[in-house]
Amino acid sequence: MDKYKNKDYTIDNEQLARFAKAMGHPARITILHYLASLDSCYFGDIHNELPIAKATVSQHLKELKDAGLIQGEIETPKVKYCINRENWEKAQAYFETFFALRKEKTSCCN
Amino acid sequence: MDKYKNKDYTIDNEQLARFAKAMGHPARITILHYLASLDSCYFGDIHNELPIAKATVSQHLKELKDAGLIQGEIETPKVKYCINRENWEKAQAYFETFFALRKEKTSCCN
DNA sequence: TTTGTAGTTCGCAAAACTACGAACAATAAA
DNA sequence: TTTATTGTTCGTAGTTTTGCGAACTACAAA
Repeated sequence: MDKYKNKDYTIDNEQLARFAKAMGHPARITILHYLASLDSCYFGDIHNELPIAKATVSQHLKELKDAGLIQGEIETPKVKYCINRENWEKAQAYFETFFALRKEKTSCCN
Repeated sequence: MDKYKNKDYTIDNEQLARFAKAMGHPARITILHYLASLDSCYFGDIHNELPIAKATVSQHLKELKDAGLIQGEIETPKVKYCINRENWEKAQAYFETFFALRKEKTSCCN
């Protein structure tokens, strides 16, 4: 039955949710904050900023990489992580557009 | 032992992560998008926009309410939901500040 | 060859998330 | 009083997330 016909989420909503989800953990926000503001960005430096085990840090980094927000590059014996500028700006634009929606509007409740 | 001493997440990072997490599902983005752009905002209208059961919609609404992004008010026999303007603007400011961090910066990788 | 450094991956456990149908509550209408 | 409408809550199931230590990989140095 066509209970849910024609009600798929839009690509944009899916993409924004994906970015938001990646940002939905304080460790990952801390990582992004760190990478966005500093030039030093080796795994060890990141691990040092966080109250969690390196295995867990590695997992969070993987999620951020999967979401496209960061990228990693091997510099034996270290790994250098950085903001993925292109997708960072894409995410920024998504959030900006999203919040702008509400601008200059009198909501039904407040 | 003081393995993780002095490395707690900051309040701001926790709060931003909380907002982001609440936005980390396409259904919840769709709900917020809908509430932010329209004046009609009864539960039934929202449910109608989504490809999921009403029980699930109710749960998503609860999460958005818990994160402070929306508010509900009973208008028997319906329930009217709306953006919580104060926290919406707070969230917007958080994201804006966060992304601005990266502005005019040459990252270590790109 | 053994040792050390820097990270990743594996295997596991606990908790949280997502989703549903059924049952329920509260009011209004017949 | 019975029935209908509008949502919420409950109970359950399956999946995903978060976290850890241990094991592993890759390379360099001793």
